[in-house]
Amino acid sequence: MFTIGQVAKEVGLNIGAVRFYESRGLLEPAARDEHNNRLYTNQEIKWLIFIKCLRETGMSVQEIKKYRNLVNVGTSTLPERIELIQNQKQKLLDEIEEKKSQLIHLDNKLERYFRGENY
Amino acid sequence: MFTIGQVAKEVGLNIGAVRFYESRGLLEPAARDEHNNRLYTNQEIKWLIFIKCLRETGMSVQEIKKYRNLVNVGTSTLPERIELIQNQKQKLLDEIEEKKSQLIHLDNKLERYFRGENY
DNA sequence: CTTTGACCTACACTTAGTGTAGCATAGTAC
DNA sequence: GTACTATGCTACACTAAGTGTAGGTCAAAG
Repeated sequence: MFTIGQVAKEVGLNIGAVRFYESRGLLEPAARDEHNNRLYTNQEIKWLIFIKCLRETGMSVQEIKKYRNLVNVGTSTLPERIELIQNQKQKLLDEIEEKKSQLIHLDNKLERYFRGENY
Repeated sequence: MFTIGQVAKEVGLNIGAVRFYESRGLLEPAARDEHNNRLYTNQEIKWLIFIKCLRETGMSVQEIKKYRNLVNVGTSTLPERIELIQNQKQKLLDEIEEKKSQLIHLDNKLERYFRGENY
């Protein structure tokens, strides 16, 4: 069993973030030792790494919570999980396109301002 | 002179957003009519459109405030304004790269989970 | 015996607005 | 004259995903 400090360091998260994920239901309420300090198993560390991975793709905490609930139900929910992932992928693709068009904004529209106008 | 509702509609912003920009110093405190309602000139509408444009490129309100301050100082600050814009452009480029690598996260790392592991 | 380090809870703060409550005012319909 | 609707005002609460801080507990180390 590991303390929250060890877990946070291992996973690469802020201690506060780990507690935050617990408060949002992404993690089960942690077991506690005799001093009320949180204790984590290897299993929970793995799940936390997975959460971090999903967060790094930009998936919201709420979506990850949904994902977590599906995992809890069992393998029958695999199609729905795949859908969540695919949605996230589409969201990323959309965001990339948006950023690219913002870039064109900067390259065109703003340079027009620089050449002819006041701002 | 135009009311805040007209301006918001014209520019394509929420009325609250216009007031918010004023509260953050992006806009000078608006002139008021005899009922304390805000009044805007064509000039101010143009500036607001420009603000919107910068916001659409993802520039923060704080950065736009800096930009505004530079405009107020005069044309001597053109190099600094160009620097702000270039910084913003670089930030966008970085974000696009980040999103792309998040996409690879989804395509590789997560599909590995789907094939072999539990989540 | 006291200090250091790790943990606890609860709360405030951040961004860029949006939404709401409670108010005033003006124009229109009856 | 009055009711309704639209528009505006201020001030406040709320959002996401944490981070940072205050104030407290506990054990080990010097």
